[in-house]
Amino acid sequence: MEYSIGEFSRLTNLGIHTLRYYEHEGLITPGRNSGNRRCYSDKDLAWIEFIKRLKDTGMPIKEIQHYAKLRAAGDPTLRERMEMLTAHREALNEQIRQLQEHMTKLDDKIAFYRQETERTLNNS
Amino acid sequence: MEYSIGEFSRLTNLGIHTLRYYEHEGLITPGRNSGNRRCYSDKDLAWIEFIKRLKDTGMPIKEIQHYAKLRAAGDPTLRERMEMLTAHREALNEQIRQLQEHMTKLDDKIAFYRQETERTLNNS
DNA sequence: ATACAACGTAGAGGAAACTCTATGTCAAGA
DNA sequence: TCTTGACATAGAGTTTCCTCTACGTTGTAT
Repeated sequence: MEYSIGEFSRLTNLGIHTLRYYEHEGLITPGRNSGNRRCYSDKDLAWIEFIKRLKDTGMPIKEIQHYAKLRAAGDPTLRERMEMLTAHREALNEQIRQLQEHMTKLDDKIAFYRQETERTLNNS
Repeated sequence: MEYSIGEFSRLTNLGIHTLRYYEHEGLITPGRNSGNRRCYSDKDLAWIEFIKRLKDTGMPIKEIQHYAKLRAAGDPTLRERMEMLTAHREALNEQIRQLQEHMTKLDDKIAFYRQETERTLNNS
């Protein structure tokens, strides 16, 4: 299947402007039809979902841009791409670890607040 | 103990400019000494560490600002603050859950890459 | 007394990631 | 044929969160 930018925007939940911005930044390169209109493929769909995953895990656009360039260069860059992904995996792991630590501290704080709330109730 | 902005900056790892910005936004209100210089207390230190925790878990400055206002209003706002924290706790929980999901998908991708790398090695 | 670093305020500048505006083209339905 | 709506480009504007500049003041070591 092929999609116009409008259809693709709905499929991906990524405003038309954002899609054009991503293209401008070299993250995605949809085909063009006779009238110079963008036509996105199912492969583009899978790719943009992956881009979203990288973004949602904190990878900046610049780095995704680099990854996209490697991807466009094909098989010879497989190793480097895998290295990027494993490095990112480690960063993500650390990110989750830290958030879990924050979570326990936040729970401590909430427990403290619960005590305080009771105390002020007793005083009133 | 009391600290000048320079000392406090070193203690918190938060550039002088950032500290003044936080003050401007009402996140923190250090005392002033005779010469109108800021003097931060150990309480300010604990508070700024908590602010950092909220920030690092994705709470925007505006919301921290609101929390800070409630905090400044004292005991009558205990309940509302606790509600904010429990809501934030839930958001954080969801955030961690999603990151873990991203992690497994990323692992799948990496496994796929490992296969591909082997395939291209065999072909060369 | 004077130099000098650290401080003060007000406001400009910057990076990241969009988001929108202006203006023009083109294909299809009334 | 005419209008309408989705598309095109180029570039300006927005938001968030800092970060820096300009310029004046103050406290302390020499």
